[in-house]
Amino acid sequence: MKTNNKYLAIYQELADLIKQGILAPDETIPSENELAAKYETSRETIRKALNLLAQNGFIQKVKGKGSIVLDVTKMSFPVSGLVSFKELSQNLGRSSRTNVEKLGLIKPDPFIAQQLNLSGGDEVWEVVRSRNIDGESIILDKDYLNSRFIPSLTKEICEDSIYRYIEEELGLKISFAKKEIVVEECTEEDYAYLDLHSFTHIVVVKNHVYLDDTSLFQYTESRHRLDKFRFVDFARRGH
Amino acid sequence: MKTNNKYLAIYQELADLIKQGILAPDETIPSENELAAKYETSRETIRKALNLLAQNGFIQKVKGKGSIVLDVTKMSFPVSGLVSFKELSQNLGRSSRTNVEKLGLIKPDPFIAQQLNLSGGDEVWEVVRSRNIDGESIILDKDYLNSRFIPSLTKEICEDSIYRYIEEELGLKISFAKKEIVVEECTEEDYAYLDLHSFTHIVVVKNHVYLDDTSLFQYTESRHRLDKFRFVDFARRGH
DNA sequence: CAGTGGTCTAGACCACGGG
DNA sequence: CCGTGGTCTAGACCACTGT
Repeated sequence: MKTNNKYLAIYQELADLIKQGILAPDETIPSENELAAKYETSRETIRKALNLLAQNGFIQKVKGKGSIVLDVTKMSFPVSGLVSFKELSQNLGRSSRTNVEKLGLIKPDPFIAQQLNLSGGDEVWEVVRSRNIDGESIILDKDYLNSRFIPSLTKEICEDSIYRYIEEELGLKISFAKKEIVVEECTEEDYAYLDLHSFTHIVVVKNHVYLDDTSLFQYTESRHRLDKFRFVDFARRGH
Repeated sequence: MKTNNKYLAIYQELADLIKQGILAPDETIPSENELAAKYETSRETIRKALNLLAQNGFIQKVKGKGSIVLDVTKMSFPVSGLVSFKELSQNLGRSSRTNVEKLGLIKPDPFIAQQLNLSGGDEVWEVVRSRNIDGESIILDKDYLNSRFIPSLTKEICEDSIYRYIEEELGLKISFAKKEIVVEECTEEDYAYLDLHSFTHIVVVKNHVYLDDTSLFQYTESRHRLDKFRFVDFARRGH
């Protein structure tokens, strides 16, 4: 990443210290004034970094006391946030393989057109991939991408990481997503591509993904076998 | 809420304008300088309010352009965040009823003791409640509360809202939670208290809930019938 | 009391977008 | 070019915690 930003660099450094256990749970990190002196910066800049740490569950700030390190070992971040399968499996180091089952430019059916807010005859990339982990196909990812933003797409890109291609090759900035998790009955497609055993239902994570300028470019369904699904999140109360 | 805070008051005011549609999706809100003038405050204070709006999915800030209002109609009411069932059902206005199936002070079994980090002979409040919505029992909430923090608990409190009691009567500050969503096989208890039809599995939302000072005071399992479960979230990429 | 984090200020410089 | 948001600063006052 770019280290133009002091507060991001400080955030990363402290986050790494916590992940490595050098700053241990229940300890307090140095005070904001001490950190400001150490990093030769202003207190507000330190506070930006600490607020990021608090948002992401690394620390808890307590008025009058200090900032306490939280136990982050349990979290190992799965489907939370906005992360591609490639990035996920890398973080976990599990042996995984991706099979591209379908890839093509299609005229979207009414459901997909609605999900992507398409009006005219815009075409859409349809990508269907199965994810094989430890020898079993347990996730089916169905992606629909607006061709206005993604002009071309190859099997190689889909086997690697579509997000990497979009961000690094096309220079687009993926910014946010509206995510929905529900359970549905398995479809013929699920039975065809996944090792479903006797399961009759499947967890579906639906994502509407937006770029920096608020344009909607992707609708995704990530379909997980019931017994292999896990979602972890850190939530703060209030505002 | 207390309106001691300028930036929180400004956040609330703008969030309300967006929820009411007075600031409509795809429009830009006034610039930071304009808002600073209007509210007679500094730009940094305005930025705090706008950053909160961005975090919570109300706006998207675009450098060089302005802050664009996002469509928030789809989002309303998540199981996201840290919200009690009472608060949730109020926001949705569905007819709902709570049945207290169990309530008592118990010696925790090893699993619960471990979830709550209990060492000695600390006792724990066990509360089991079923949630009836539109005539069907579809959610089973199992709560375990450390009696060190919650000395007493009554059926009336459990029928209303435990969180309301803890925050308003006891004056404790519920601060954050680690949340996990998985799917499990139904237990005898699920069959006993819920209208499960032919479902064999159930969505379980497990929460470890912490107070302001990072003390763990509650472990909760919220068990949802597959077809009635829905989780919505707003996620930003990166950091 | 001294030290902590929480809020707020008035100003500065930068990178970006659009006319 | 000007206006936008992004970063950073140095200082102030407050509320809260501990001793």
